[in-house]
Amino acid sequence: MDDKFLKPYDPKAEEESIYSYWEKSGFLNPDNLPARHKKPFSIILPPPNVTGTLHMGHAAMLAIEDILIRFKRMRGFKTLWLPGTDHAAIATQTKVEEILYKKENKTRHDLGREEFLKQVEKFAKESHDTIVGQIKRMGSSVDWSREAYTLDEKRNLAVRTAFARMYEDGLIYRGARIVNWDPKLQTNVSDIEIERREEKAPFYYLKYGPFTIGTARPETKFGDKYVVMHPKDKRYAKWNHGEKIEVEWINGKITATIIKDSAIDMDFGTGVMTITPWHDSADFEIAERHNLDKEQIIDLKGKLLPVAQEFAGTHIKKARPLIVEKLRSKGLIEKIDENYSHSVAINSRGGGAIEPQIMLQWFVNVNKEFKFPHSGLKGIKKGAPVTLKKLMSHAVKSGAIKIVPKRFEKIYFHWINELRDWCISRQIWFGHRVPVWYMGKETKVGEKPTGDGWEQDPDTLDTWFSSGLWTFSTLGWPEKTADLKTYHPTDVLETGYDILFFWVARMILMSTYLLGVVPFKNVYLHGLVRDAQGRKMSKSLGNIIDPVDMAEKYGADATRLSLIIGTAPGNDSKLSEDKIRGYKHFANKIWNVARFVLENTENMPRSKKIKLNAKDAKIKNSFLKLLKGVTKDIEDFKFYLAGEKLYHHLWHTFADKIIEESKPILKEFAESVRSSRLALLYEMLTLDLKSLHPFIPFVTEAIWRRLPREKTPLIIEEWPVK
RNA sequence: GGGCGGUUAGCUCAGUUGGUAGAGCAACGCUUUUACACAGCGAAGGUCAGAGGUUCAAGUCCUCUACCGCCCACCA
Repeated sequence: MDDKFLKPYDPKAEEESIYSYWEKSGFLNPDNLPARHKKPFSIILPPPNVTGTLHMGHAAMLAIEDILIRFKRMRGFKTLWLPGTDHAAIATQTKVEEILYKKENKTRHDLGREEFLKQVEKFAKESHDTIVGQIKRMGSSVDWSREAYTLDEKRNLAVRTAFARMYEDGLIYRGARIVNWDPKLQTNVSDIEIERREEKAPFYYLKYGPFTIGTARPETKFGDKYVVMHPKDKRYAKWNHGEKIEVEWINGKITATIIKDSAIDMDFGTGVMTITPWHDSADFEIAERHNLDKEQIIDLKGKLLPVAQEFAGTHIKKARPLIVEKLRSKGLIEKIDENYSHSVAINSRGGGAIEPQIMLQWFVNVNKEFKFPHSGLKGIKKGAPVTLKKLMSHAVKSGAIKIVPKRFEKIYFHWINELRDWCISRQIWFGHRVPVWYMGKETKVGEKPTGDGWEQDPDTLDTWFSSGLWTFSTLGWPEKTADLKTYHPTDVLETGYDILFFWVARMILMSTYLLGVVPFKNVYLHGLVRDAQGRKMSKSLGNIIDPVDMAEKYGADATRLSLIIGTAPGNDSKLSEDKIRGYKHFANKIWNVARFVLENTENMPRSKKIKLNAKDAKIKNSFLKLLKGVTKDIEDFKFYLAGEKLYHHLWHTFADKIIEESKPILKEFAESVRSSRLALLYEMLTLDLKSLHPFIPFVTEAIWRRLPREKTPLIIEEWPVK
């Protein structure tokens, strides 16, 4: 027996060498697996953003996926887990801009596009290397030979190809539409990137000719020349749609037009409002319906334009009190409600308050009907009329994709129903440049045209556009590769519920549209990992528990187990250092169980197979029965249950009962009873190691390597039950 | 405004199709018996948020209420 067993298990001394043992074995690459591994099983790793380091959420994701992968590998599947990283356009760019500003007091404009991008790429490369190290540290059995990056050559080609196809089918269009402009980050963002915050703000009742209108934003009201009311509002029945009136307004007399529109809520304020179509999406839609003029009031920096006359050039924040003062002096303020509260739109990507603007941008049309060009999607025939929206909901409704936990299916459908066109262009520099070239009135889409004089669109694509292609761009699409044929659709997508709309939905859109198949058969959603008090982990709270720190202190196995047991799919979980420490004890327990078994079985004959007596066979069978349940639990994505059962069995059945009961047997009983018992102990140990391997791969492999009878690495051992 | 969760032992959470309430951790008592004190043995701990209903039987199904949390929304 190895002397190491005489001391407590030291994860730090084992884990690194065991990971390189797996790497060297070649078995992380499915091409190298033994012949019994025929049926493919694939998971594409949700690519971490190259914005720094991995957090506990990533560690949870890696743990869950590694359990599935190791389980399937042991069950004889040709198992592929493909890793990669995401350039995360806006997040990474913002991060580098922050660093640049802090260190050198410079903005990206001081450096220029080319030089700035060099710096971002350098940062991304460093993050990437850190992340790769962290993924390995957690014991993730990914196939590094297939590693991908959303911004590498192959993925670039996939992005250009996808864009061009969608453009040709009329599903991508360029249009002047109202978008969510962030004056702070100087880019627009899509609807789902917006967060809303409750804010208390004074609500002004202003005299607008014969009407009283309500507004929380008097600084936008200069150009308001349409006054809108509900067509059925009796209070305003005497006014007719289209009627013109003269009103005294902020900067003098203007001609206002009466508009009747049922979007008006008669119960809100006075039931009358004026509209600012350039800076409010609801107003924009009213203006579109009635073909009204739209005028820009605020520029992209947040300053008032000449329409504001004396206030032109003033930032809206500074202008508001001045404008209110002017309104007051003109007697146009009827009253002010100081207790008004409404929600303000904020750019969730670390940006500022959203100031809607009408801009020429690229959109994905989710409602346009087109003929489905594929035949691989159950329930939709080739040539049938579909929309992207329909494809997205059909994939889940038809059962082709199952979401765990199921309640998220409802949430998904709800979201699809409300879905509007997806704005995919951004005014940032880091990312996939929009693959469109202009020369005069000519436009080319897809690949760079030959010849001089072509100008590429300056914008970049929403980072989720390339992530949407991830399940198949990583497998070589648009080339018709063997990998694509073998591993797509993938089996499971495991990710956080917080990116169900951002990512999962977009992957379904892209895969069904471009390939005519679902991107994955199952979606498993995990929750947020919170601190012991249930708060989000954040730098500012100082409550971050770092997965690598924990792996160093208690071992990667303990860290993994702490993220699995006691957590249900789709639910947030609470994590404390104590919990992780507890599972370190568990790793030590197995270690000592192994020591006991090895000490006693050392002299057992190695070649001959010993038949178990009836009592011992019964013990073994009841464990096999438990393992059947565990197998089903894993198949059903109930990892917490499987982990707990195995934990309980090893500790309270094998160690506390079977081993304790074996001590007198080994001392006093007849030779035949003793040899059967020894064989049982050894078999139970190997069964425990095999079944626990997906959960705590390091310590199980560390013990396995020291078993005198076992030669194959545990990572490709056969799972003990069918 | 719409939707979705949660409320079970001190803490964290399980509880599958209704059938005598479970685990881990913590706390308590005893035990250093050569696998392990990162341990063992033992005991303790719960009107399953509240009210009503269905049922022979409800933590589990239905209705309502309270509190906590999340998501969505064009509250001018």
